Amino acid sequence: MQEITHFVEKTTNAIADSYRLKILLTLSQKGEMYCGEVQQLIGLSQSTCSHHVSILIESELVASKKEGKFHKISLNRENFKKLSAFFQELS
Amino acid sequence: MQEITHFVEKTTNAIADSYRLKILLTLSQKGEMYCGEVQQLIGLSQSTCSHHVSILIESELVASKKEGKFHKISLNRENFKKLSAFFQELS
DNA sequence: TTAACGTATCGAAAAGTTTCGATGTGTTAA
DNA sequence: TTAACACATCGAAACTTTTCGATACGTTAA
Repeated sequence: MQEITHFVEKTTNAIADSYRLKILLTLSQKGEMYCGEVQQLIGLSQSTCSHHVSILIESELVASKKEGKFHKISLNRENFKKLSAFFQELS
Repeated sequence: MQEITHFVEKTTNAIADSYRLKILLTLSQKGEMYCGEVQQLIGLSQSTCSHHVSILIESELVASKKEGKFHKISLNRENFKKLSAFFQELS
């Protein structure tokens, strides 16, 4: 119980921002993105994009894989399933 | 699309706080609560509890009904269903 | 009608978040 | 080996959220 509430708190906090939600929705469509594309998408500075991406990674809603000098990110769909199930229980 | 992302942003923001999540989970178990019971539950000042409850009400995850001088709150389970469905799409 | 009670609102302090430009780190292409 | 590139980290400014005590508002019991 402790564990799931911590998970929900961390993930909802990560989702509750219009830029980060936009990143998640775009990842859902495109499957994966490089951090540079995130910058194109949300139109903020590089350091701010990096900050938003790192919040998504720390929340474990997004996974990142290093490919040389690029970092490719993608959705961790298992954790969306977990979130969906949690809210289903409340419904 | 615009509408659902606004809904998700507003609701996840409301959920992303340990006190408010505790209120939601307790409402799920008990069905309903008076605001005074919320104060007992989370152990913060009356004005702070009122603030947290009003964020939950504004997010429409919680409904409130006036009963004389009491305010009874309960979950708006339809909106949890909506949230659950949204995350299922991402999973 | 007044006192007491439950809740909301206000104003301010403290804490947390978002954003940026500058700089650091690791990788690759020349 | 160096220059250029992708991304991370730092420090600071601006903004937002959380929290409180004080006070206001609406309801009910005396």
